[in-house]
Amino acid sequence: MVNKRDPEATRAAILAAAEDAFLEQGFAEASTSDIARRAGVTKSLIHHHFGSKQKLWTEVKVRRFGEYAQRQQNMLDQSTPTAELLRESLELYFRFLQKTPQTVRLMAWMYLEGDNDCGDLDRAVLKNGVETIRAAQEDGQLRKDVDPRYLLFSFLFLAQHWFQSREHLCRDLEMEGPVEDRDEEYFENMLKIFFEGVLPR
Amino acid sequence: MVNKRDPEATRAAILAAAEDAFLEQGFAEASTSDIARRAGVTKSLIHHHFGSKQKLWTEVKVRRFGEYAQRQQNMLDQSTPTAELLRESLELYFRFLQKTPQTVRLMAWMYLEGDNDCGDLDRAVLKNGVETIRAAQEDGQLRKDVDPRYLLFSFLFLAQHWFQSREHLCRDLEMEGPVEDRDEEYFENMLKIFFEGVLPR
DNA sequence: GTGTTAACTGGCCGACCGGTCAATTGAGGG
DNA sequence: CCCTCAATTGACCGGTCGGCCAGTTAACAC
Repeated sequence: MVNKRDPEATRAAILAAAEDAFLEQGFAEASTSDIARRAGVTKSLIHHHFGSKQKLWTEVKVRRFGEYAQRQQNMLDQSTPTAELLRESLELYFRFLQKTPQTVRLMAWMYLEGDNDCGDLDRAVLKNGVETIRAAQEDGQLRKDVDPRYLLFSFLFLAQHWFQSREHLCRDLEMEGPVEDRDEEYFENMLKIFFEGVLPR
Repeated sequence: MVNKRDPEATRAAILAAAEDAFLEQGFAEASTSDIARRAGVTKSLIHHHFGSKQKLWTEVKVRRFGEYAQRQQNMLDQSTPTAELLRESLELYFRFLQKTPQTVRLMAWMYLEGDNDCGDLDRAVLKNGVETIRAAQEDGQLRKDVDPRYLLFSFLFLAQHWFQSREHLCRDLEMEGPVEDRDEEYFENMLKIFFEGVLPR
């Protein structure tokens, strides 16, 4: 038998509802009343557990973004500096964004808000990534005349922005069929370009 | 001598103020009172000229996005299908986003809103771009084993997402100095990757 | 001059917002 | 058992929002 009172579960329910609402509608448009309704609790409970709407949003961001950074970390951990493992890391990253579209929305919101609450969470991961790439370059696995930082960025942008634009672009170009198929096609073509470029070899 | 009443100028003032407010704060957070204040008119005038806050936002989007599509069109018009001219088109696109960060913000808002008001505005331009690339491929200027649509996408993503993430990424990696220098560095490195790939040749 | 029309104003409305507060309730320790 | 304290509730607050409306004013056609 469960307790009639379970503050942990309540917090979790509020957080889940808040994540849904915030990522769907953004901070401004989401209302605490709506979040309370979704979570099946009263509005006052939100303030009791989290203090304010702003603190709740920060909590949501830190959690989600922390998970994102964690995934990135795992991705890099298992990647010794070879081109093949870079490919696998890229795939891991792509699949993660594919499975959790909330992540892409979160980062778009953070961009528009000029957010800096989560700035530090992925710093170490990024630096780690740069060093891995640098090692692969020195090992002759990757060309040495590109800055490893910008190489990493291109890598991230190609994966991330697809999920941000695919709906609009595929609609405009009348590319029909299930989204998953579009994802696969893009991924394959993007890999070719990223590794080998668009010029003929 | 100017008229005391100039509805055209009033409309323009409201539109300009609305664009600033909406792109800064988003649809929900921006208020009609604030827009009226910025434009130096009364709130009622906004409803008189545009009907509702929502219609005003749509008007702003259509205008901005239309200009964006126009720029894209110009970019492609002067680009006969050679690799060198593709490079110049990419630079034109990059410079345009660099000069008008509002464009990047607008597209982020549209993504988050699931916007479809502007869906058709750039359709022709996109198709045009795809055909240009296809022609370059058949001419042997670009490799033929990548889908021209996804090639175009990669092109767009690499330019666009930089302006969406550069602040966060450069802060995390402690890349200091003027933003313009970072833009140049990224642009050069990104070009290398896009054309030649990250693998050694 | 006069009438018509549209630009423009200020005041107002109901709805909803985030947040507060006093009161109630249940769980757990002594 | 009761005492304590946190979890929880619902009523309520001041403030802002988008939108409306009645009235005023300037331009213009005749």
